[in-house]
Amino acid sequence: MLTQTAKYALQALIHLTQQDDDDYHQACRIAESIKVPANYLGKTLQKLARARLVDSQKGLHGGFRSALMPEQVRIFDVLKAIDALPADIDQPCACGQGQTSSVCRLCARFARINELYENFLKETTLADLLGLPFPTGWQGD
Amino acid sequence: MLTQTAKYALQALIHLTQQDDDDYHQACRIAESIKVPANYLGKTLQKLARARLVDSQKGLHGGFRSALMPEQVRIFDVLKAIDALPADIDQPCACGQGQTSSVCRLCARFARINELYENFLKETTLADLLGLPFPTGWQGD
DNA sequence: GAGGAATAAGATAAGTTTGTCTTAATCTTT
DNA sequence: AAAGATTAAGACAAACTTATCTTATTCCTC
Repeated sequence: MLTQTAKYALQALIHLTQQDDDDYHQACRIAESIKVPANYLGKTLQKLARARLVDSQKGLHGGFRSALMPEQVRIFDVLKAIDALPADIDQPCACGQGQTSSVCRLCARFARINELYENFLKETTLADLLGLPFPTGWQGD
Repeated sequence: MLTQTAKYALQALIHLTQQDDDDYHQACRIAESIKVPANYLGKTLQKLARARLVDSQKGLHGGFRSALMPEQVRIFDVLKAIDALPADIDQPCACGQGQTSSVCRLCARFARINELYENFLKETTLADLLGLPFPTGWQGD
């Protein structure tokens, strides 16, 4: 269900969320911690930075840090940021025949499970993945 | 959720199931009907034949025909036959870290939706996709 | 048994995803 | 302002999926 890149991104975000300091963390150190290819993770973190899911900082003591509260980051947003949303999500017809789900028997049947999956992606946040309590003083949004 | 090849395979099977004769149908004709690449569909049909989901017949008046009742063919079996089962299905851990779902926070959360998807693949048959009534005289299995 | 018609099978190619490497740009520290 | 450290960016490469093409192989018909 998840591409390799999506798994890297989610794991990196989980790792960053678990850091309780506000420091920037080097891409290669993060990669080492979660055991994924360092250079490739760098590119993935860039995409997350462009989507404002993480802050990036060049230069000495630079790196990446999470930009948002974990309960603000939906899995859906992460996948969107790295262009890894399943093609069937938000598409008229999964079978590629240019039909709509209501017309295509195949897609009509798949629509229900697709909807379940999309809801899962939109309702689950990094905080859910972590099982973290809300930070002290956090009021929700 | 479905690979391109999986969509081709399902559509071809649906097409074959809809033929009410017992004749063999040429791969290129089927491809034409469902508008997919002819040569590639041929290879996909071969895989389905190896898995005994369709019968194949060489020579004049040869081709492919469905080998089973539509309610005997689970989507799961089709995907398995063409090697298109999502990697996460039946895997210990979706994140590729060699952990198990119970240990990995990411996978623990994905386990539920993965299970829903797998059940869908195992419970849905070609007959469901077609909405066909059971054939006359059919008693179930 | 010969010829025609179709699949079977394998080589090849194109496209996408994943991964690596090198160079440029930028920031901090001194 | 210079030096060092680090991300940013793009070229490049490997692997996998998708697609095409060519050549067997097999079967039916005559």
